[in-house]
Amino acid sequence: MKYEFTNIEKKWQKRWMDEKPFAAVTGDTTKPKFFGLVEFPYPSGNGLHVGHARPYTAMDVVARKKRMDGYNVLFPMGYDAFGLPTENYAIKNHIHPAKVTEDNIVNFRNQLQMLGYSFDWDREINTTDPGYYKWTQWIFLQLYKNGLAYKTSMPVNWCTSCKCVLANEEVVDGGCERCGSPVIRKEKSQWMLRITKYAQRLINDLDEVDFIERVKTQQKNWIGRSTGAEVTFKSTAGDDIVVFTTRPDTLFGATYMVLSPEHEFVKKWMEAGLLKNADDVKAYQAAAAAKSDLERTELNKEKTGVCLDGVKGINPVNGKEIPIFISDYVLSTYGTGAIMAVPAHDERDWEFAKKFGCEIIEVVAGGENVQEAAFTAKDDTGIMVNSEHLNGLTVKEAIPVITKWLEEKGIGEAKVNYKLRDWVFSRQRYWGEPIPMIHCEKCGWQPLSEDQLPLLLPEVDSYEPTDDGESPISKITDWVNTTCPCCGGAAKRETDTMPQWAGSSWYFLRYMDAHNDSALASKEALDYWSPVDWYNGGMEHTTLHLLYSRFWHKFLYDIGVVPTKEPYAKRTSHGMILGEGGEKMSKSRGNVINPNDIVDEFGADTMRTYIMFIGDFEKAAAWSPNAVKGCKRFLDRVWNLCEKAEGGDEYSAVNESAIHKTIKKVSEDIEAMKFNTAIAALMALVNDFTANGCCRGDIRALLLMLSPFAPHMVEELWEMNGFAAETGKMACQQAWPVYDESKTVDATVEMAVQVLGKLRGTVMVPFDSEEAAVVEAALAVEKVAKAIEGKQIVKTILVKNKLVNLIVK
RNA sequence: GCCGGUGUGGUGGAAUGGUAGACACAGGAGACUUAAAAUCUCCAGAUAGCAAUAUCGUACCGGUUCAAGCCCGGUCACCGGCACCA
Repeated sequence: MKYEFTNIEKKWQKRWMDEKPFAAVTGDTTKPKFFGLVEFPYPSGNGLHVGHARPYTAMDVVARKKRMDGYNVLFPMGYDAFGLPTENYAIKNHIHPAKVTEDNIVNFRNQLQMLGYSFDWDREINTTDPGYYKWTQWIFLQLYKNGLAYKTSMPVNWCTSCKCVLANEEVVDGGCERCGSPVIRKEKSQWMLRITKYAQRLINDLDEVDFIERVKTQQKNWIGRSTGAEVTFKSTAGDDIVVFTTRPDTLFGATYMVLSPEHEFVKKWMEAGLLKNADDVKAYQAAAAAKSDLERTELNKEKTGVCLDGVKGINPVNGKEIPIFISDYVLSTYGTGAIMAVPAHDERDWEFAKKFGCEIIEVVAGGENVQEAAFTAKDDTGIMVNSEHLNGLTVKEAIPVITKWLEEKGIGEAKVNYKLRDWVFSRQRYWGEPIPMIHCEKCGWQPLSEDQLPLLLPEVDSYEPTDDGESPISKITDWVNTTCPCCGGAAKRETDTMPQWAGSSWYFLRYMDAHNDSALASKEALDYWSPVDWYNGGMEHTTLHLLYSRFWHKFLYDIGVVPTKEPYAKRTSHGMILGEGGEKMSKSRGNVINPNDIVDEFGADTMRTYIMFIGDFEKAAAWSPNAVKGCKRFLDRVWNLCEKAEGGDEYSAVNESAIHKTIKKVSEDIEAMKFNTAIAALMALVNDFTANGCCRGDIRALLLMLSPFAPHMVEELWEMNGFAAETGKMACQQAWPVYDESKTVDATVEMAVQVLGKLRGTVMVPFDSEEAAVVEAALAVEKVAKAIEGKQIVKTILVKNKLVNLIVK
């Protein structure tokens, strides 16, 4: 019989749908649970990409193996369907985004099913479903009620093309993450989430989870913790200027101060008429404000600034009057928006001081002449000088001393700062969750009563974003106008919607109990399934989705909704699939591989096997059409081999050892995400079977090990060979084969023989041979004998069953 | 600049400090075939040699070790992240 993959795949996909062997059972205490999670897709009009197939296939392989290992497995799928591309498509084609979403989901679902993933389809979710976003809105209300959501006017990142604000995380190289258009600053009133309150816990709890190291580092860097001190400098205007510094030890070298152009005191002093060069200052402020983020970073080569004429700062450690500048190299959003400048020991300050002729005083000795270059060493290499009571100490020693001194004098205190900023949570777009808040002139912002949830998105005629930066919903006056939940008077609804990251910040919880109307998930389901045991996804989500969802989860933990501090016990990440030449796949390059084409030509099992075989799962890999053929060839060989399997339900003697070794290798490799070598081991086993012949028992083991990778073909062969009839179950419902360690070793082993570390030959010896026996055998090898001719063996080194190294003189 | 990561045949890639190149792809030779495709068998790092074999080989320089692709120090290149964060 021929291997007709198309019919076979359809047949088994239908049986899986009908018989539901992959259903997860909440509360099953007879088995350990395993929750394997992959990032749900944004259902774009382009359909599923091979980039999706890699992580999905990988976790499917893991999930299938875990079921065979006896776990109660939750492996779900859904759609993260709110977002701009759908909305833009809707605008362009005059179709309701909900309709676009629905069509795209149908397409995605078909593609996912076509690849034979073992999802529990009864738990499918969709973030745009009111039954789902009801709970997204509910979480927002809890955040609000707990003081973690607030509305404030602030300069925000504004995408000039999307006409929408962006979170800091969504700005890439000064442009919009999605469309690349320039991002400018715009003063707008926005809903914010206080993620900064969780900064320290988001760092600390990384120690408790099994995340790959680069994810941890990247999150830590993003949160950007730095320790130092806040120090108060008096000014001649009478105001106390607080600065943050990581180097309080260099305080005696602070020869000027710099404020950000937006600093409140600049405005204040200007209004008080204290600044003699007010026009210059104003001009500088205006110029800084007009710069986009992109320009501000591009222009960072040359420092600019204006010295305030009329106000001076006073260095609290020596009482010296020092000049105050404004410059845009000081950011209003970090620290206190003001710095003390120590040009002798900071590159930026040094550069600025040189340009503006400020005094440079060395306070840490050990570098070159500080008039020539800043000396920035922060360790024991520098010794304090010109610093009164700090003199003679190393930098490391001086920091705690000066910090304590500042605290005693009441002019400063130890302080920790983070680069992380609060999460800008509103978007002026249509296709998102409405923010369930009502504004009343009398009562201010009021949360919508929870029994009013979900607050449905109203129907609008046009989804076009407005030029004034308001959401399209703002034009629906009969939706906007409502009554105040507090006083009952006339009030208006919030018209901004939530960012795309909202729905994905808690979706894994919904899988645990996808149809619950009275809670985001039942306590029973949450207790049983939490946490996610293994979450695999892209590195690009490390500082966005992954951080946001950890934040929400910690909050839900704090209010007693979820049972664990951290949502994900383990996080891994896959490499990108590149086009044929190793370039990124893109429409413009014309190198995009459509999974449908591969499935049509070679079958889903080949697609799955190839995408797992393509290379190291964690690294980027280039697509190769020829290598796909190789995997098809492999499956064909398995088919031909298994079709004619006969006799012997035990392992055949000739293959037994190889089978045990392969079970061990494949089992370990799947757990370690080394899918490529797992498949290589299966290929090698098939090569052995081809050479040695094989019996039914041999085939049985092969099929079980291959089943996570090529499930359709395996089910068909399982049935053809009568295993299904014998067990009454499909291959995917069988127990994973076990290996016997003692049978993974051979009676005789080949050992390498080295002379002075150089390979001179090999010998076959009984397993676990002693040194003397190995050496004797080694000496019988002609090349070895030649290599030691005329010399004496002074030492031998034996690595059991591996090699012997003869040291000669 | 800072933080991660990577560098191995013609190609994708294997190698708990222990026989470098598993497993594939592409290539070559052969078998089957009227022929092609498919399939099967064999060869295959480089250099020299008819060959046995020898020498050299994991980006580069050095070190540790009986033994280094792997560990240590330095250099270069590429990829990813962050970036005037005081």
